[in-house]
Amino acid sequence: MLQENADIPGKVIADAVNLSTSAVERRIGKLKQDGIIEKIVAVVSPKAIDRTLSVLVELEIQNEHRHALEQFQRWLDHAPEVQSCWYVTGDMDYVLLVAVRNLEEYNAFIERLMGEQQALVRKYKSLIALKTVKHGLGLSVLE
Amino acid sequence: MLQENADIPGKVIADAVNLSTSAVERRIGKLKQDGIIEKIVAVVSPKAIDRTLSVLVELEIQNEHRHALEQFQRWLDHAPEVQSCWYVTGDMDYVLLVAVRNLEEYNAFIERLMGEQQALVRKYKSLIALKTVKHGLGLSVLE
DNA sequence: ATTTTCGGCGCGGAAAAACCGCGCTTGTGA
DNA sequence: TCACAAGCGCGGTTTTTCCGCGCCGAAAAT
Repeated sequence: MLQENADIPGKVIADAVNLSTSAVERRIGKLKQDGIIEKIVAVVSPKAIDRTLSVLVELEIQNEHRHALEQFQRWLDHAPEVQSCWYVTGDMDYVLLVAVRNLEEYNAFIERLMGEQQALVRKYKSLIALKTVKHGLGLSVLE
Repeated sequence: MLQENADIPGKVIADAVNLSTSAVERRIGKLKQDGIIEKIVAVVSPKAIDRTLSVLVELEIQNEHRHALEQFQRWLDHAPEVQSCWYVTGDMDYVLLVAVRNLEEYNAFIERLMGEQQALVRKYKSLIALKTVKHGLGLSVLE
């Protein structure tokens, strides 16, 4: 329930699962303490702040520069457009999930990337999201 | 601040931004009401519940079955392994982000997909995440 | 140039929620 | 059979949120 909405009083959950409020609160506290619940965060609407363009970017890295990956990953970490990033198997090396306002802003991002990291990136491919069918980090907790 | 941690009292934010608690609470209330803050959610740790294997799956759809995409998307929506899904430009049609326990479970997912949606999916490519460099839905709110 | 209006502030009291100690039940292992 | 530990519900206490009030300042109206 908290993965969908963590903004409800314990009482609501308590009623839903037939437990006392204090039992629910104790359990939630334990989940946080044990690190099952990593954090509680606000999800901001991409539409509301005009970041409706999502692009998946596949990057191929110059083999000669494999040593500089740490620095590259720090760069990505500080790039505000980058929501997620994976180092993956396959023809390409990295996949980035980028959220921007429009194609112009996306282009600016790519130019910044290719400018500041030109030695590292051999080539890239843009997979523009025509539709975001599902968007989340929710994990099924069952089984 | 709330995108990083929404589990703090208004007082803390108030002190950080030099505003009264009530002003902060009013502003947060407005952000929720206006839909800027879409929701507050608990983020559960993939490690803690053993879902450490992330895979990006690229799917190519049979052109003859383009009409059944709605039904396909509903299937994805209900698949607990699928965290996110985009319909994208390029050689492939869909990209899925899948979180599972291990390769065995990933294989089970793929077999379920190819079994139940075999008419739709022409082929797929698995990009296994060797490392998740960055993981989130956070949006920079600046500018 | 003065007045009105309106949005947003801080303050403080009321309502709601979270926290915590207590005694009790239940299931487990010696 | 008994001791123990985990976990429950029940209050009371503390913390947090909610909300009405009066006030201030900027912009619009006179």
